Order: sequence, then structure tokens, then C-alpha cells
Amino acid sequence: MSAIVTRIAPSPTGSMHIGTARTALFNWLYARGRGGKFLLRVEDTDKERSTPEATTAIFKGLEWLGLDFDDEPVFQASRAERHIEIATQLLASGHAYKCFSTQDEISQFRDAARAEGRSTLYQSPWRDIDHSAHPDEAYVIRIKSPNEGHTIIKDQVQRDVKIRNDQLDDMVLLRSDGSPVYMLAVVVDDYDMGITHVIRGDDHLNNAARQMLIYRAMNWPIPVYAHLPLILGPDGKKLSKRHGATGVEEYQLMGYPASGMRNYLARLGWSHGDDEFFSDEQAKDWFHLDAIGKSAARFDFKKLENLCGQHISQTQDAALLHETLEYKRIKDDEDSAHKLSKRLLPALYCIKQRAKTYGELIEKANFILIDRPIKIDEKAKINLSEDAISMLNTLTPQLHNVSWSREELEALGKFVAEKFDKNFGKLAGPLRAALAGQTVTPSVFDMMLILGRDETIARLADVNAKGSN
RNA sequence: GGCCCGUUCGUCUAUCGGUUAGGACGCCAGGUUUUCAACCUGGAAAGACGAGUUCGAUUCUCGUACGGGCUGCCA
Repeated sequence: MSAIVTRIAPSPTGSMHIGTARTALFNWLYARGRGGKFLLRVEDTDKERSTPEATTAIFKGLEWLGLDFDDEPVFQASRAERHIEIATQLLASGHAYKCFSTQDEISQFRDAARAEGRSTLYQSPWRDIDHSAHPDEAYVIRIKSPNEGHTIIKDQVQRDVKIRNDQLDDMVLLRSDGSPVYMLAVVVDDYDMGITHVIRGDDHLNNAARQMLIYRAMNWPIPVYAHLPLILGPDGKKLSKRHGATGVEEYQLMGYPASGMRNYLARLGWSHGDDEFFSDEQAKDWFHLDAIGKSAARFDFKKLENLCGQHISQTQDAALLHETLEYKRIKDDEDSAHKLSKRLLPALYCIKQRAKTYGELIEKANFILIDRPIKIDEKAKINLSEDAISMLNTLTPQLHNVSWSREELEALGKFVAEKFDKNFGKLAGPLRAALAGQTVTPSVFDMMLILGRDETIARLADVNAKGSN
């Protein structure tokens, strides 16, 4: 069995779409799970719409998602000569012909066809005209598609799709300015790159039949096809800006971990029994083309967040720190990332269980990131009644006398609360306010352990001092 | 208009002719609890519609409806 080669072939127009990311992921999973290669080809043949920024976005998007590709990326535009060479061969072998029809003639044809209810596929009068009758004018090269029979696309997702050949038009291969058209370029590039499996969006399903015409004419082996259903917005309409984020970099900026994105995207349109939360290794192991669903899937942020939360909580502290700093660097700057790097690590163990994004993680670590004297917000202040402060006053000096362990701190906390005839809950609120200045934080004991004895006592002393004033 | 594809709880999905139609997210109720979260228990919730094939259809076939794609000298 020959090695598997897959590819992702995005066009660099705008940001990297989340659908492209999923297609890339599927290709990557398939190749990586089978010892194959995963290649990148940038389809930049549309000079009007292609931009260098968009190309950068593709590289960055793939890098962030951890979808590493093999070999050097291929830029389609740079291969124009090769595409022209093939078009010329097709012309010579009689599989293609020169068409001198003008744009006006074509649109007139189509208007008339539509008015009469006929097929609007253009039927060029030049298809069977002898060379000697060719005028000395601009022409395009069209493929000569068969008018009879049918083409069967053996698709791994959609199963066999039968299309009548008379539904296939004589598509343009080379424009009148001599530049190759996408439909030709993909086929030539896929062939030259040795692509064995074409896994791409559903929107290309019909195109596959057209492209097979070129494979056949060139006598090239047809790759295995797998056309993925599209990703829809939460309302079932095509995912667009109006639904919020469509570009992968936006998800990166929202603080979702790449591992969670991969997990969610893999699960969107593909399944492995009841497995919901899984690692890359498992996904590579399990991924099969025939387990891909046939219908379009809606994007669900809630599920994405849930999965991301699970991934964050399962990530080792050191790796999580690294990822969070990377996020902070992109979101803000090197300085704020640096500041984070010095304090975040010891707090991770207790906050990673409760964060769905890196942003939430940082937010929940706030107590360790702030410096004395800490600012106490309005809600937290409500907890600092006179009674509360006298409780804190009782507690504070005793903190010198316990070993700094969770057990002893808990025992002390209960003891002090009981002295005031209260349950610990009544002490926890004020303690939280004094230590973090907020009402929503990790457990007060975790905060004390992380802050350390000196800082804890100092923060409490700040409040005690204020209270006694 | 023509051709092609799709349709199971709100969402992602399992099921590959016989199931009390399963799981996950979300939602609701209860529990745990020092806040939030997490966690635990329970609950509501689905085969688009209509025919046909069959002893039996969510599963196979056809039609209808709805959604999507293609129909470019865009990709």
C-alpha cells in the first residue's frame, strides 16, 4: 500500500475560516494517524483577492492549532507554467479546444437558455471547429467534456454520487490572458504533489466530477475523495461574520486552548461512538473517513467551552503556564506576559479546574497578580462589617502560630469562627475580601497557601488597620 | 430554472430492519459547599412529512417539504 498524502489548500483571502481549520484538522488526523504526509498548498491564483496578510493568517492559524505540515508549502500561482503545460498537452491530445467566444456572446447564450428553460451550461460553437478556421483573436482553452454517459464520484463520505456527463460544462482551463484557472490548477497540483486523498469541503462535490475529466484525459490516477459537510452558524445558516467569530485567530484571541479547539472541531461532523473528550493521539488513532457524518453541523460555543474547560483542567501546570503566557503575549504584550510568568504557576493547580479559557484562568488568578495595598471592590466591602473585622483581628495573630498547611489553616478557621459562635462561612466572606478584594475567588485556604504566610498576614493587617481607624 | 447533497432530543451525535431510540453539551430540579466554578443525583427533551417494501422500519425505496452546494475567463 502506498503512503497516504493529504493536503489543505486554502485560498489566502481574508482570515483563515474555521471551516478551513476543520478541513485541515481532518486531513492532518488522517495522514498523521496512518504514517502519511500532510501538505499545505496556498491557492493564490486569484490575484485580485489574494493578500500576503491572508497568507500569514493561514500559517499562523495552522501553527496555533498545532497542525504541522510536511515539506515546503506550495504556492499555486508559482506553478502557472506547469498548469499551462498541461493545458497545452490537453489541447494537443484533442481533450481540449480553443474557444473564441466573447463574454458578451456567452452571457447572451445563458440569458436565452434561461428564458427558454434550457440548461445554462455554455455550449461553445468552437468545440468542433477545425484549426484552419480559427480567427486571430483572443481565446480561452476549454476542456471537451463528454456529452453522454455519467461520472460516478466515489466519495468516502457521500458514497457514490452519479452525475450525468451532459451536466458537465466545457469548463475553462486557461483564461484568455493565458493564466490557468483553479479547476485545472488543483488537479495538476494534486497530481504533482502525489495527493492520494482529497478531503475538502462539500462545496467541491460537484466540482470533483469536472476535475475527474482532467484526470481521465491525462490518464492520471483519481485520488480518494471525501467531501465534508459544511459548518453552519448556530441558527443553521452558513457561518458568517454575523454569527461572531469565523476566523481561527479570533478563537485564539478569545483564549480557547488549541487542544480544545481540535477536540471540538474533530467532534463536529465526526464521531467515535460515545467519545466526547479525547486527546490528539486518540483522535489520530480513531479517525476514519467513513465515520464522518453526512449532514452539516451547527457551531455550538457552549460545547466548545465545555471541552476547552476540560482540556485546561487536564493540562499539566508547566504546559498550561506556557500556553497561557503565549495567549497573553498575543492578547496584550510581552511585558504583561512576563509579569504573569512570575506569579501564575503556583496558583494553577486550583484555578485550572474552573476556567474555560486562558482569559478566565488569568481572571481567577487575580488575587496573586495584584500588589498591596489591594483594592477592595464594592461587593467585597459589604463583607467587611465591624463584626467581621473583629473576627479577622482574632484570626490574624494566630496565623503566626500554625504550620502553613491546609489542615491546620482549616482547623484554625473553624476554631476562630466557632469562638464567635458562627460557622466558617461567616468568616470566609471577610477573609476572601481581605485577601483578594473580590467576592469570587478560589478557596480562601488555597489563596492563603499560594500567597504564603507573610503576604496573607500583611493583607489581613491592611484590612485590620483600616477597620480600627 | 437544471443538476447534486442533506434531514434522529434546542445543539453535536450513537444506532448499520426487531432497542424502554443511547451518550455529550445546554436546560430544569435536588444535593454538596467558604463565594464562583467544579462535582454528585434525578428530570424534561428526538427519528421533517407522506406513501411503498417487509412479519417488522429511525434504518431500504420513491415522492413532498425544508436546508445547503454547484451551475463563472472565483476559489
